[in-house]
Amino acid sequence: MKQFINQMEEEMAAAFEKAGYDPSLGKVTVSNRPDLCEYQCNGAMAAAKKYHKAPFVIANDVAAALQGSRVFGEVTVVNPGFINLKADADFLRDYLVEMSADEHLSVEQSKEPETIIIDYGGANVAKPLHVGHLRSAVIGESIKRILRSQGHHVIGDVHLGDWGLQMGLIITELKKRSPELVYFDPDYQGEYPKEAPFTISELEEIYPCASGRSKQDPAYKEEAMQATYELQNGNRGYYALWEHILAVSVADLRKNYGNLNVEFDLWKKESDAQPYIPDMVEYLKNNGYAHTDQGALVVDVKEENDTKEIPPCMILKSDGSSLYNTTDLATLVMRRELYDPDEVIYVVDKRQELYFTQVFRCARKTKIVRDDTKLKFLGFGTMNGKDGKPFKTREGGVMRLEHLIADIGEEMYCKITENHETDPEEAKQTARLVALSALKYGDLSNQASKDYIFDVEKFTSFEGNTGPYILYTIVRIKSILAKYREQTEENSEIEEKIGLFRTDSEKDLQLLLARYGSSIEGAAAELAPHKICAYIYELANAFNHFYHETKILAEPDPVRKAELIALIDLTREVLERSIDLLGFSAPERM
RNA sequence: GAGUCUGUAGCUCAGCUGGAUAGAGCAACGGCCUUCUAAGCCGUGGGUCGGGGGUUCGAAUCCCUUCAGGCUCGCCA
Repeated sequence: MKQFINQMEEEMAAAFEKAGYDPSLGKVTVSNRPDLCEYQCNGAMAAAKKYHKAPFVIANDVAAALQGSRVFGEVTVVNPGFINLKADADFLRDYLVEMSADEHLSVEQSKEPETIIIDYGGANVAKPLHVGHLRSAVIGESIKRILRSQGHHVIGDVHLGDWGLQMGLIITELKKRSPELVYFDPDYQGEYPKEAPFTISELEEIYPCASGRSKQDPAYKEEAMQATYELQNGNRGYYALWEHILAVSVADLRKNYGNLNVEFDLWKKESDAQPYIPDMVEYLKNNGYAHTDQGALVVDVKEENDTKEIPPCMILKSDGSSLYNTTDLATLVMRRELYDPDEVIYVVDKRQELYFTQVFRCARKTKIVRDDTKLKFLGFGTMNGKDGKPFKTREGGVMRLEHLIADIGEEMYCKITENHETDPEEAKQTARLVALSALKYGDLSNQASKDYIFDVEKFTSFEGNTGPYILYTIVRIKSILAKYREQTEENSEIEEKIGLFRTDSEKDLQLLLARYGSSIEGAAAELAPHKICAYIYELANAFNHFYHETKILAEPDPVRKAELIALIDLTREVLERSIDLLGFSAPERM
């Protein structure tokens, strides 16, 4: 359905035209002076120069053309030429009634849905998720849900790192520890066991150990590189081990991402792109895109108006082996073949921006992607500790994601149990939801591209602009709704339908609800989840203000009561859909 | 060195496609629970929007310059 503000804008554009001015001047924005008006149009001032007229005169012409408008309840012209607007109460009520009945809650569905792949998560096999992985997962998941809400076909891909030296290192370390394993017997011809010879916790210990040793001992590193090479070139035993490592690791990652409410549609891996590399390299060579420079195969990606030197995109190292670039390009080849996306979005640390500039230019220049395929880099900033340096544990180590979640969950559990007497099992579930909201909202309410301070105390205190505040607001509404349903089970013939506002706080709430669709669309257009956070925070504030002024269950008039119920139910629906787009949900009680 | 991002209240952040008096939260202080969850609500104090110039009727927002900090700059990912 057509957005509230867009309907206003159409009306305004028509008025400009009717008064003899360019309709495109009729832009309507939310007022920055809520004491004066709800919406405003500044087009008269922009028009002044073009038409050599005083802005005040133009504004008055437009206001005259707006007489009898269905959408505006009040139009006032203020010097030097502001057109101050108030929505018509019936128009507002009608819009909200229509919105309540709309299955997408007024969010307009894309007329030409696109296939969009989102590359996020950034996990590596055999390495536990740590706080550094949090942002990619949280932001990527939200972007996925936001774009999906617009009707696009969105595919989330974890794009697992599973093909580098890390695998050789693990195999080497395993060989040192258990040389008797059948995987290391070159003469073995039979089937390999189905059970992995290690658990996830062993695996997580093996990798850092191997990584440490390889830095100390060049011979060890050499061995690991050799193992990597053999793995990639058909050593059966190593390949079987790799499959075990992958299976054990992926199971663990699924669990951890699941705890974060992050779900990938695809669990593609770097190794899946490897088969595409030889043909791609041939293609790049044969079509004259790639040339050899200092022994390496590269594609130039400089452009004329670059403000600085952009290094060429390297396809093969001077020793002929492939690298990250190669895999990423081959992944694009694969994605085109399998999914033919209209757009690919990478949710990656912003320090990789230059690197992705090279990859994108290379893919475009060499026609690995279609000319009209959009490639977007959504870089996020670093999560810092209170000291402004990258976030560490108290001991100075890397904080594992599951520990972080558990810590915050415990804090929440304490808070819940000290507030109310609750069933321990329910309290545990609630604590999990609240903790997740604190973590995700804390991240998403900041602009993705900026570094931000991750302050555990702030996130567990959950006062003010936090996820738990939003959840608390939802829970309050649910509580009233539940009581209302209990009370009115028998005489349910009264229709719950939003009515005309009667108080300022009710009007403010209605106006904010009417902004839902455009807020979501704005967030989608800019890939900016923090705009949704800002919106629901404002909405929650408006609701809480309204809540303190309006006694709903005590309302004597059943019709009015049903109107209020409809209003808060829509508020709940908007809040719940919004937090779903952010990737978390609300409990029934807290 | 080059490029790029950031600099807004004591702290953490919005606002940046130019508009009216720059907004929140935390922290500080003062009120509000016999009435739908006080994880809440209401109120008070706190800002030369890093500095300087420019464009404009109008600049936190656009341009230039300068200072401070972060990050990046071909065989890592």
